[in-house]
Amino acid sequence: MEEYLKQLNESQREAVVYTEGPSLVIAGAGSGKTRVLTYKIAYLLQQGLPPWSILALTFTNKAAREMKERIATLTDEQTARRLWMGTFHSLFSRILRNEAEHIGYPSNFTIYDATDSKSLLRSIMKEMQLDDKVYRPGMIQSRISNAKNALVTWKAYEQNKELVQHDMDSKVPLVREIYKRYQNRCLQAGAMDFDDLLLQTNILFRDHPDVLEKYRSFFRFVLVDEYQDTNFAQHLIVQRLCETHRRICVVGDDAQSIYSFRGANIDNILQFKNQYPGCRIFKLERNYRSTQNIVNAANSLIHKNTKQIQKTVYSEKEEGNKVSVLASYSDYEEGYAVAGKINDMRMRNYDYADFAILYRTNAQSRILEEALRKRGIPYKIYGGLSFYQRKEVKDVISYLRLIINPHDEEAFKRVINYPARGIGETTLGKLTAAATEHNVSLWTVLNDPIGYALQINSGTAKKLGDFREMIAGFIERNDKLSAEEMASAVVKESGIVSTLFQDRSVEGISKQENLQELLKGIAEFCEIRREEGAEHVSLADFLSEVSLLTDQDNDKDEQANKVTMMTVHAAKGLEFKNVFVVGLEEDLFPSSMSKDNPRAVEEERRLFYVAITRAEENCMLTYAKSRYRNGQSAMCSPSRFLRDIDTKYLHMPENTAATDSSAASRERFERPSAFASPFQQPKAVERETYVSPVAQAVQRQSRLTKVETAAASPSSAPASDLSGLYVGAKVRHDRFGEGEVTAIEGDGGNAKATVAFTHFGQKQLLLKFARLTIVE
DNA sequence: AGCCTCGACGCATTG
DNA sequence: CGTCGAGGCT
Repeated sequence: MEEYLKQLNESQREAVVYTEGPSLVIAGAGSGKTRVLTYKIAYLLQQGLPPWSILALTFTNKAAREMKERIATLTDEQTARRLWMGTFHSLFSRILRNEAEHIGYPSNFTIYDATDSKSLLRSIMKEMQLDDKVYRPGMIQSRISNAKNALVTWKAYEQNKELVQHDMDSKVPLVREIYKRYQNRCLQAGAMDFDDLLLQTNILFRDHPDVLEKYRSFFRFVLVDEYQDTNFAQHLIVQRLCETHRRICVVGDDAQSIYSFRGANIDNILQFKNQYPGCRIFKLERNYRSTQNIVNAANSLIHKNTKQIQKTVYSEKEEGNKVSVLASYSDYEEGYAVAGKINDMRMRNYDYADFAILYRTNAQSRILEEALRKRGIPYKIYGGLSFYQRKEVKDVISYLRLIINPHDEEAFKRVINYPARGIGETTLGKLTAAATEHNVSLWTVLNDPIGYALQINSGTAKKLGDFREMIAGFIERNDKLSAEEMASAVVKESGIVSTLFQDRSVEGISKQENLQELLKGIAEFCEIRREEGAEHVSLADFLSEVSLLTDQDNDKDEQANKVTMMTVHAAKGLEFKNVFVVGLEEDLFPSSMSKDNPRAVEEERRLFYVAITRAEENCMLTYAKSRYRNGQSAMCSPSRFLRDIDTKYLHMPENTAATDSSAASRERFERPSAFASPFQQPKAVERETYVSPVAQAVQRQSRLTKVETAAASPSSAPASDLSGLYVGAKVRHDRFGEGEVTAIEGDGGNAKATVAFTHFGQKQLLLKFARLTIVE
């Protein structure tokens, strides 16, 4: 340990060895925060604390995993594994499962993701016959989420005059009723959403002092990473756990607080020293990551904010290059500029993996992607649809969820007719109605259709019975089988495999691959658990983890040599030699949502600070003078944040419009092309000529796909007498009248004919359906 | 029952 | 310009 301590600088070491009382570690960007946390934990272990008595809360699974790995190298794997280290959500869901009986939930409760809860809200609003244009699901969802993060239960909501009044004013007076029903239905289904995990933990601790006391004495030291990003619910959990022993250490950087939209409250960190009188404050101010110019530029930016803990981040690395600003005429040119710059810099001994392109919104990735592809630059995009959100994956997971908790309403609705088994909307409607009426789950109704007086014919009853049998059979076998055996039984016996494998289209193949990937993932999970000494790895074990995973947690080709593209939010905690921050324009960065709210602008500024401080050697900021938004190009002006940076750390080869609006400088951004007449929109022309080859390629590909689908699909439809159909034949259609066949593709059930109708133009018709008669 | 087209709406950011 | 949901068509 003495050896380890030597590897720390003075302030780091002080933060590590102080363990007597509460402490706050203000960790500037790149100041070795993770190092302090890991060494501190190692130090605590060495002082004799058993690993399971240390609670270390992080913000992402990834952070937890990396820290565990580092601690494992400092101590040993066994020890590292026994630490209570993970995200708030994953650790407290574990505790909630243990203590579920106290709060009226089953210990095998399902965790609804955002999609599940939105879908539940939709059905509730439908039942209440509310207009989803007035009651927008997303808006309702965020209202409920905010309430929960502030620990306002539905009962408290109902009684809160302010909230109710606010809903009246916004013309959505029934939010409280929706909230109530939503919570009721979740309980009915044995489900918690993400916010519940924190809310219910608080309820548990509030109402069961004995339980709280148990965990208080169990966790003898509590550490929290990224404390600036905690919301009220998280803050209170931590406070409850530490109130008596006050052995707590929180680490964070107020300058990097960027999650207020999900309830994070920067005051938690700003007020920490008042919450815990006598608390020691350690400041880590030496930045080991970036060159002086980058650090200084970032400092000059963040000093424009009013609310912050005073600190002076400095770098003792070389001065380095100045932060450069690049202006482009359009968003698409911006992409090209970035791609070009990457290629240039690659000549100077950089790998692709040394670059990151950071943007404010995911929507910006597309155009950049196109530019990189055109230049043959390999890239990897983080974010977007996560693996577990894909339909084919979620369908399988829904089966698994149903096996663990058959009352899970959202899972039930997803799979009752997948693969298609003739249980349609009408039947589901009857089930739901009965369930709502008797205040029971869909599964309960399904188990006693007669008792609940379901008005269905015998055919439907049989189908429902078969489905029930299947699920019940799975449930029965689940005791004996492992997660992977169960999963493979499910995909086979439910008919998912046979359904999916009939589809030979490109999309179909990719779905099959995803399914294989999922099964492989489950097998790996079992494998790891067994290596850790588990005898039986159950489906429940797997599910309780998977719902809290995100796509960031399974990056496969991490070591592949590719440019990284992600949002600034996603980049927090990472570092790259060279960083491009793109789209530095008003209404984009800072976002248009924040412009009227000074607090929000400050948060955007912190976000920009995070972006800049990801860079080790070179940081390049770009903006475009026009950008496609909502389908049309709009002019934009450079971000105010560019002016916040002290110009002595900036390099502006373009003598940019950010500071100079003279005609001479403006001219430079004007397109110098032959098209550029003041009367036309040069960009549009350019766009068209440029985009079309790509568009053509895409079209070509999708055409191919379609043909392939048609040709390769096995046919089950009986061959009709349309076998006599030929190109050039004259045909008649009930609705479109007469026409001439110009093409036929595919055969059997998927055969398609293109017919040029005399009055209706060209149509593609699926022969299976279109009742064509040959005229001659 | 499933596919496709049309129209509305929105651009945050995440566990 | 996307995507996503609703509704229409076969």
